[in-house]
Amino acid sequence: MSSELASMYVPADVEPDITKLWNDANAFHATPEDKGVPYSIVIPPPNVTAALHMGHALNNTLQDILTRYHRMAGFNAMWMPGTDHAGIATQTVVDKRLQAEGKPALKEHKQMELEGKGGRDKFIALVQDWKDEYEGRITDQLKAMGCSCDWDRQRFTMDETCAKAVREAFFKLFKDGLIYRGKRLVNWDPATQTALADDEVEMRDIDGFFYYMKYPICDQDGNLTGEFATVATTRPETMLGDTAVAVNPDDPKNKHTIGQYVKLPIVDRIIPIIGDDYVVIGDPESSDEKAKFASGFLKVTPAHDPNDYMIGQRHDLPIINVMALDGSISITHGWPESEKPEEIEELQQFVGKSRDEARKMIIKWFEANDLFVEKKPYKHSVGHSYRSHVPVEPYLSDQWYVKVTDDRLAGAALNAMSPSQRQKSEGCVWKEGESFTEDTGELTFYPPRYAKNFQSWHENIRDWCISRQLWWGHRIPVWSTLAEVSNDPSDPFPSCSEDDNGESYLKTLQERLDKFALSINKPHHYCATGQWESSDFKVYICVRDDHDAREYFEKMCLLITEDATMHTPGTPLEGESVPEIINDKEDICAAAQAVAKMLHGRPTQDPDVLDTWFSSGLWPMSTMGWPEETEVLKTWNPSTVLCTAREIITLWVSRMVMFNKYFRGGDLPFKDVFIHAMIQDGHGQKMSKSLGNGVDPFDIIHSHGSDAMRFTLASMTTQTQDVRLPVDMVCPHTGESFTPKYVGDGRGHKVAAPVQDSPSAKGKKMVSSYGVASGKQAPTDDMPAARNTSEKFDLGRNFANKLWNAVRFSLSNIEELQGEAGSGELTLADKWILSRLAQTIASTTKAIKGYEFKPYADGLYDFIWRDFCDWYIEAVKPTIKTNPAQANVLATVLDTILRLLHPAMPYITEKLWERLNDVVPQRGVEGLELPASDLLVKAAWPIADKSIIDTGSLKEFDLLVDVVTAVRQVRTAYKIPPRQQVVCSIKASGDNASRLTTSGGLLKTFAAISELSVAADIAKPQNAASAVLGDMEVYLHDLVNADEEKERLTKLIADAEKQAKGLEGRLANPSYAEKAPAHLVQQTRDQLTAKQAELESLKQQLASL
RNA sequence: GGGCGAUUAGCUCAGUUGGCUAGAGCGCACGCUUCACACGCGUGAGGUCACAGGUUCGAGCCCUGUAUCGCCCA
Repeated sequence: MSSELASMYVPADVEPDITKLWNDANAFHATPEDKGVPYSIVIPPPNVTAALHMGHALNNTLQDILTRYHRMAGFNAMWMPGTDHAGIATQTVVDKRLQAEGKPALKEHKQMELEGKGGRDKFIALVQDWKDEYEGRITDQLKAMGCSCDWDRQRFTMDETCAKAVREAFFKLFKDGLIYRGKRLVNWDPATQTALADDEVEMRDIDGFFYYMKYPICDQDGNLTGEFATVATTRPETMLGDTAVAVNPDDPKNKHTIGQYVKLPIVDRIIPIIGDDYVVIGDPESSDEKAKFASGFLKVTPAHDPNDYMIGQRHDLPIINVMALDGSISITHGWPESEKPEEIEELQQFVGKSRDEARKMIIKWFEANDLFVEKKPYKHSVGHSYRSHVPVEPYLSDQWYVKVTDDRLAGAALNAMSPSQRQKSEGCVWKEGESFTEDTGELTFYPPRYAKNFQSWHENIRDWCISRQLWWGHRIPVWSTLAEVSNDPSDPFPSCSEDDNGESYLKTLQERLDKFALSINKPHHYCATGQWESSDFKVYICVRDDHDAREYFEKMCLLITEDATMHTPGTPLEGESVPEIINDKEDICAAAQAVAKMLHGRPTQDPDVLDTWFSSGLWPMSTMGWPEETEVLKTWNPSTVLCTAREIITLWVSRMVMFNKYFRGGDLPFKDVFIHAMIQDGHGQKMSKSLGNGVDPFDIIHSHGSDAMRFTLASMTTQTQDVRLPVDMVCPHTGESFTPKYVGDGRGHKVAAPVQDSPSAKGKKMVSSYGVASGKQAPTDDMPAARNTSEKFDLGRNFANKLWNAVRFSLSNIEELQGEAGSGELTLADKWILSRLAQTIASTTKAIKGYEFKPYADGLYDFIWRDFCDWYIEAVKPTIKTNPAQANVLATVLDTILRLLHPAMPYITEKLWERLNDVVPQRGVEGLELPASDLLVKAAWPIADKSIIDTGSLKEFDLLVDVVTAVRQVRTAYKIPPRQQVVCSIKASGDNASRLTTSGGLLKTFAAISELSVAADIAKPQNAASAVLGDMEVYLHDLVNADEEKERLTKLIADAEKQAKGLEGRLANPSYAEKAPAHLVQQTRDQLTAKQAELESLKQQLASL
């Protein structure tokens, strides 16, 4: 007996060895020169913010299945790994951790930066440390999961290779006029103090109020008329920045006030009442929520509300920002100095107060001054930062935008869609005409319904704000300064003029920049734009990715500003030696002087960084070396499929498509997009740290093994949107898992109660993940924290163990085989299992190709457990040791099973493959070639010839199974011990008789039958129990129990009658015979005949008792 | 408000162009220390396929509507 395999599969004993095996063989590495059709997947780079959760485990399991399958199937498969810097998220967690540890955090570093002490660099170094730690942990997790990534190619969105791509992309977009500077209301996060893109804002329903406040109406000079305008608002604190009150011109009750003014309480600003049809006419009876709550007067605060901003634009209203960057009331962030806000006495009490405090105080003030009318409860949705979760403040500021509302970007993304997945549309909001202008797209979504998301996102897209007021990220490569504005025509260097909007100035500047760039052998390295800001012309120069060129640019600017005298041509700048690339020193200096002279003051680099998605959007290119036209890029971009969850179809998929198409001559980043389910807990809630309902992949790998986790996840992957993973807890005292007690968290979530009782250790307690996360219960020595798990993973663990033992047992039998290899007859069982094997190869291959992971996993589960273990192994037990042909079949089946299962369960299959190679080096049958391979990871995917499928054997075996089952049922009913042999005779004729005669041996094995006779004329023996199968009767001799038999037969008769009735009913319907397909009608007739025969026979037997 | 999805056994889920008596895993019941596996073997109980209409010879599946839950977008 083969004792080299333990009697139970212990993943921890196997996984490290197998990992080493793969590493030593460099098995996951692919090169462009390798043979095979290129197949590639780029990993959705996990954020370095935190370790991977179960959603990542699912995501990466599926990618690995695809990668491993295609590698085996002969493709040149490459899976690109890497991580994402996740700007705002990472910066925030690091800041929080520093605060918690009482160390200098972001705020302190900002102060250091202001004092010129390098706070920015120091802080970035701290984030870098965090990144290194988590990148390591994430990589370890992926490796522990068995992910067959090409680790030699691992990237990080901020490493040098990726940074190069970001700079090149930015420069090209800038040069092509697709990046612009815009003053807009942005979504401002006062907590992290940065702008957010629209899709980083999550809407939440808030139970708030509508407040009704009276503004006294006056004339232009502020003389009160005695009337009041009652405005309705959900945000009273913004009233300090009101610059108008608006009324709908069609409002019969209030339109007469248009043209009058109000004196804004507290600040005494005289502001106009304007007419604008955006205003909803108030109607308390209306069923429309808005009309019901409207007062008819709308306070207009252009600086703090997007709709008000648009009204402000239409009516040319002043924009008064009344808040500081942290969201507190401020008179120094855009409040007009002419109003002398510091002298307005009533105002001072509000300055410095937070939005919430200010709101309460303003309401009090209105109440105290008899200007408050009422408040009404009102549920409305408020944008919150997806990161800090505080309400977003619409805030007017200058930001960089990508003009995605351009046919070259969003238009191209739409055209990328496969025509078969395009929906009818109402057109794009950002352009006239059709959404689609070409029909050659290839981008295909699986499942197809997600194509709609993609389409409507691009049809309704708005320009993309890409600047973030953060430190962690790619710094924006733009330098700005004020241009010299002069009207002196004798000046040899053109200065900027408002006459032509600065155009001639920019044109000359660009020419000189080009000349300068050329002089240092770096053509086209600078691109200048500019815009008027009041009386100044601000120049923006984008510097292309090139270290020397950028440094040189900075030095040049420094030189001119610090040394007013002309630099002597030919002298190296700043006393350094001139780089070798520079040909003509005189040229350089002349060009540098010319440029510098045009720039008024020293250009400084933009302090902001780029939105994380800017670099993520380049991922399929940057990881492969773009902008260099590398062999890797040429081979594997476009990649084959992107595997991701639906939440980032817009955030990420869209940007990759736009960028890849734009920068790579119309090539897609990937052809297919596979969207998989999101994992929820057992109550349908998202898994999250704060709810303590997450399951750590490492915990499952330790408790169940990597393969078990992977297989279970794959078998959970259906085509629906969400899957539930009921979460259990592991008792730290006993190690057993149990379902915890749940409580509400007060916000509508079900969470595990903070303290749980041990299910079996009496009196012992533990703290749940929720208890720890919520801070409601800190773990102690007596009351340790409990880990989460899920019993669903038992499915994979049990399956792995089953497979392990099936192979172990099979090999032990083959090992002892006597006789010549390959000789001997194939039995029914052999022909049957080969047929089933061939069918399984076909169905699982088809499933993987169609991204159908559950059918793939289930198909193998059923084949291995049911067909192979329950039937085939049992069938061959008596003969396997003496039949070499059968041994070859068994080895062939084992071989193929391991190949088929490898993508889902790589460790155990690789380990068993090793043993199989030792015991039976040669496998395969005619029609199923199985080329040898040292390593399973590199073995060929099996392909079976259809000729292997023997329908006769399939039928014959099915009959056997039916008879065995029938016998077993009778045995169970008579409580016959499993090992007790019985005598059996079967009345059967025709095909059935001959089939049962050939499979009689098997029948005896499966049903513990000592003597068996099959004939057409067998009479029912005395004291026999019987089973009826169509026109066959099975008798088990010497089982005397008339009562038991009566009961059984009566029940069987009832069942058969019910079924026969159903069939009769169907046939009795004349239109069934007329309209249903003939073969179905015939089938029904046959079934009825058989059922009637069965019924008849059952009745006879009952009567004979 | 618009869109997408879900609702099938106690639980988690399958059910591919409409056509067997609607399946699986877990759980449950009964019986098995059968010499691969108790992470196992055998047998069984358990479902008005959310609800109401409709199309059809025939509906878990197609159509219309309703309810509940979840997600995305305004």
